[in-house]
Amino acid sequence: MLKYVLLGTLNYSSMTGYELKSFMDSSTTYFWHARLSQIYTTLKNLERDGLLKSSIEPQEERPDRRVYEITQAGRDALNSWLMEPLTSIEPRKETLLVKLFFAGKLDKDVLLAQLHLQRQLYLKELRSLREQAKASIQQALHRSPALEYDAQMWEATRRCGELYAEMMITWLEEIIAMIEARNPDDAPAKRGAR
Amino acid sequence: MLKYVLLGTLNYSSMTGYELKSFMDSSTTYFWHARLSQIYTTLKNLERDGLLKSSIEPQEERPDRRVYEITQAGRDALNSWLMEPLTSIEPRKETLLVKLFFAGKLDKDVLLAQLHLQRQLYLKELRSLREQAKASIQQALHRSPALEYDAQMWEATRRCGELYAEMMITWLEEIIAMIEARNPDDAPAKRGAR
DNA sequence: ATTATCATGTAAAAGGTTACATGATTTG
DNA sequence: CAAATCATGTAACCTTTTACATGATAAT
Repeated sequence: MLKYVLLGTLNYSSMTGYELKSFMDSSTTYFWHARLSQIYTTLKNLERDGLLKSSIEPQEERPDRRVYEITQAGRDALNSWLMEPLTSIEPRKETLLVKLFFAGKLDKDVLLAQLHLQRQLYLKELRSLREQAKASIQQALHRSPALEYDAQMWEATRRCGELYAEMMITWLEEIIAMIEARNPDDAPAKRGAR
Repeated sequence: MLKYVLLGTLNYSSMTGYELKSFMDSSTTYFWHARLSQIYTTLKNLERDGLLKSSIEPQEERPDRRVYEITQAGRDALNSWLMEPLTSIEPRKETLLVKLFFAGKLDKDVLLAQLHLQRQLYLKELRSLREQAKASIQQALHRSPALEYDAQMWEATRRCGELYAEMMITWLEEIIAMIEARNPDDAPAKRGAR
């Protein structure tokens, strides 16, 4: 999958591994991320398979830049992947839900603290999606007005991230309320009265 | 992470690898899944590390059952993991969004077909979460009424899956409408008039 | 002074998938 | 008669993470 993120990005313009990393960090990070080390090894494999080619731009005082460019074979591989439908939904992997599922015996306050923290983190993510992410799409479209439909797709993925964060916040508030409603008789203990 | 799903499940009752797989398929599958082969190797590693122990129940006509049981060390590892907070949000990995992000130049009808298919799949998942998943939690609680808080947590994870599926359906309908609204002048081409 | 940015990679380990190997019994 | 269920595992492979290795320049 990282393979197609790299092909798709290099289909817009040639870049180094380092630039691909920062591009991903500012755009795909809400639905796909990768470490630099993985990007470098995947680029090497894609070049070996003929989907990319690279050239060296010498530099002084810092490592030479290796700029990757997509080949025709790369464009073909990308397009045929984009055309084939996904016939199942992506299985989720949510560590938070694993914890929660087994947290029936966990201390109420320990659990609530964890849920409040997650809520804070999703609020922060939501702000970032509504501000930075939105602005950077507008900026990119402004630079290349021909990419109108592309920008529409970027906005759609941003919007999915936004709805997701909103959903998680709603859900967290729902279960925080549910857990707070447990054992109303125990509440005075919080005041240190016993 | 699979490690903690196995410890958490075996903390309810001892089971074989095969039974753990079917338990996961009927309960954690909306937020964590694994193949049998991975379950078997992970169980072996957990036993090597002293968090589980196994015993053989001989059977005729089919392979002996290897039943795993959690140890005190296993319970301790589970509890200390449950207590420690998650300090960041889970990075998502959504193949569908990767496709969409790079689909700006993709044929409108090819794209719409893919989005309609995904919508169908999420509708099916939503039905399953509202029917099977809900019923199986009620059933488990009925068998062991002492697990009231546990059942509350199971319901919370089910509910998250439900909200997620609803959100994805909303989002898919939103972008389907957006793409259908593209280029209204091209619509007559569909009738084969040109 | 420390941190961020630019810039490259390799190696080992962990996590996860796919394929292989076996085989009786039950259900549709 | 085919598929699902029960029941175990191993081996090869792919993906991803973590750690190692280097080092100048610019910003805070």
